[in-house]
Amino acid sequence: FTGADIHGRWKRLLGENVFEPIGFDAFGIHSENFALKIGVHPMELIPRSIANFTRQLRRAGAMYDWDHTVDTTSPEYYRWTQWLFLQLYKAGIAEKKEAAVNWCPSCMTVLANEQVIAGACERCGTMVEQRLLSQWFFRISDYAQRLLDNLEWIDWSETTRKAQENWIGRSEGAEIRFDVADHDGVKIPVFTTRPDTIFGATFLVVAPEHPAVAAITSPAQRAAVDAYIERAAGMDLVTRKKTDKEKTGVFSGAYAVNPATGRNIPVWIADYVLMDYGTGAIMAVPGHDERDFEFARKYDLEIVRVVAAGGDVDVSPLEEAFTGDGALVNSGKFDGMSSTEAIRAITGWLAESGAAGPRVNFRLHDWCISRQRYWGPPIPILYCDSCGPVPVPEADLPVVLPFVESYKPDASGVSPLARVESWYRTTCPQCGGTARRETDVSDTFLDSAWYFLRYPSAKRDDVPFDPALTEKWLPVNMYIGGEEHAVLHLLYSRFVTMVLKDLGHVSFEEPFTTFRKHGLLIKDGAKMSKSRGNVIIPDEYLDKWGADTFRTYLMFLGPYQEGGDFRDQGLQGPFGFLNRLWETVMPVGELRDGPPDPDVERKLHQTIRKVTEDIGALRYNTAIAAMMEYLNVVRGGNRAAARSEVEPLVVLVAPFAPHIAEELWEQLGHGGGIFGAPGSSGEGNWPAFDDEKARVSSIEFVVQVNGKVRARLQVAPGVSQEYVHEEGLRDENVARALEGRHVKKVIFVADKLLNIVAS
RNA sequence: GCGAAAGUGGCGAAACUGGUAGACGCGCGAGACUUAGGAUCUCGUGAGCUCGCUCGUGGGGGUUCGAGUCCCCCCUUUCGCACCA
Repeated sequence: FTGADIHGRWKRLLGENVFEPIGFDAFGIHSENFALKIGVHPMELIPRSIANFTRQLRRAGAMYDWDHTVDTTSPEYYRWTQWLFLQLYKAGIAEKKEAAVNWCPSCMTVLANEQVIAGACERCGTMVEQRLLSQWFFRISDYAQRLLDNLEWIDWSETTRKAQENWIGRSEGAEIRFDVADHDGVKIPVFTTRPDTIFGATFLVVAPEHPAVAAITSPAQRAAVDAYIERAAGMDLVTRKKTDKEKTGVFSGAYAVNPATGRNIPVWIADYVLMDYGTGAIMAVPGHDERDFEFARKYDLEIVRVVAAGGDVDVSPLEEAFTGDGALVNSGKFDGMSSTEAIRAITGWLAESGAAGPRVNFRLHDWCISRQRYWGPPIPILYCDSCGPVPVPEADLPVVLPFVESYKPDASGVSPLARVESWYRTTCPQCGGTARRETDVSDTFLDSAWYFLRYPSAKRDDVPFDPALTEKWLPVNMYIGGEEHAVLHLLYSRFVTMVLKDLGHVSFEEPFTTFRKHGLLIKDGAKMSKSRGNVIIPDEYLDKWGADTFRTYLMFLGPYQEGGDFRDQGLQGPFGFLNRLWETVMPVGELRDGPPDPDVERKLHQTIRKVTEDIGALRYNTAIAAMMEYLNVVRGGNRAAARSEVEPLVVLVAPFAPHIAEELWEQLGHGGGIFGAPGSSGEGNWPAFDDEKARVSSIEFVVQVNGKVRARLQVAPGVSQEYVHEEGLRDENVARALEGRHVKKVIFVADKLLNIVAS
């Protein structure tokens, strides 16, 4: 957070009114698991942790607005998280559905797809299984195209935008509907990005969970199919999704009609086709898809080439799948057409008979927000015996999470709250009959998907966010966060903001106009993380070096946006720098009055320019290096420093080392504080630079012979080619290098170099 | 496999659109002040040698008067995703 604070403090010094809030999002599996591990109830543990974090953040000298903090675990906050759920519910964006979900057998809860890392639970690393549960989902996939489109114009780190783009996973293609032979009315739609290869579709593959399976399976194949499905269902998602696993499948006994060729092709069932992507069924084109090829080889299915590689009309049998583009062959009237042309032409042709249509598919799945755990905001829904699901009236919010002594989850698949009858038994607000509360809580990512809206209105208990305050402060101008939020938090926040815009609650649809990621700290050759245990304890460093040195070092150790290597020894540099700064300015009485020394003044303006540009671009490490250089110039030579030389430096250093800067500022006789009064906007203390004064009177000019440096000349800027050429030839090294050669060419780069090309 | 980023001294790292490689700092060496120094200050510090040059930015090619920077091929590392049809 130090880098964000430096940016905020800098803006304040520029005279801007800066709102820099901080808050605590302590709901969720992570906190709950930790509470279970150390045996302290989260309701006791979380306030303790928040108090400790607050103490550390204050010590580190961040200028947060402590009057506007949020704590997502407090009823005053989650009341509005529940309100948000109700808005989505009323808009039809929240819906309950039965679905195969990712189940972590260790955490005993459902995980969003985004929380499953390579098949394992993001939190505990346990392999995730699939389970069929009734869950609340947000229809984020309805927003996929907008979430993708806006990435074009929001000012975000490129890598983060790319990550979101990949996660949304748009792919363009066609939906082709296959009739099943001898099963009137049964159609199997497939999604494909390669409709041009339809003539090569020699079989169909459907996922084991595909709804058509039961209807089309032939009596003869029934037993084999049932066995296969049972095996697939029992398999955990990891094993199932392993790409290097040998493909397995079973013939359904049914045939589909290829709408292009009119031929009957077998329908197979295989678990390499996933129910949750596309339509859960594919047309297999073994000639031009590696997975289909492998499958066809194994089960001895027909492989037809329909795309010729290269320019030749190649109809040779395939030894491996050819997945590139080429000219169509064995494709009737489309022979000779290029793949790209054929995609449009064939889709159009099939559309005439109603067998196909263009389709865009997204990888993004709906967001499952139900968690069968204790430590989260209860989902504000009641189930009435006669009315069915009923939203809790907004006036009755919050639905307070009760204190439960034993909140440990079990394998039942229901929340620990389902064990608290006194809590979940209630009456229906519509009919007064008996009702039961929803006993699942919501995903922590929902808490953090709207917290930025809450900050300005944190003191308001009548609205989730005040329209005027929201209009004044949002969207967030500068959001700095870790790359770990690239798809989860950032995508959900964008989605929630879009929904709120559509529902008329806010006027903007992107919450963070600028996002910059910060890098990770490396310690002892690995990234610093709690799980590795190679974290540092800030208190120890604050004790030993002080907040100013600690902050400055963190920004100096490497490029902010890439992170860097945290080494204890490295603190010495910034420590020495700040000490020398202190000694140069103090005692103030010995400072010289009057204008800066001309050489120092030039360096000063160069430094102000560099530091200003660097901080704006988050290049903190080079900004600090520039200040060090300047201080070395001020201290160089046998002369007392002038007040006019050091005073601007005190301001430049202030975002990094606010305590020393504030103290020196006061010692220099200024009142009111270096950063100005909080909330004020107007003239800041940041020094202005003068390009004229930064201009150098003499530069080092390089004379090369055949690209090698032979002489360096001190010249005035704007020097002519003739002059440096003449002076260069006078240099003995240049003369020696040119001996016995004749000059072919001379390259002149103004104020930089002269290259004499000779052979 | 796909996507993203990166490989520069003993170390952390600089180098804007191709134009003096190694700024700044750590560490190290020498010296000063010191009873002492893990304090402070000054100077030095990429490698090699015949002391003027030669070689040096993961490896190999190329473009160019000139390449850390651009192009092609390869190697390595990190991160994200992964049977996405």
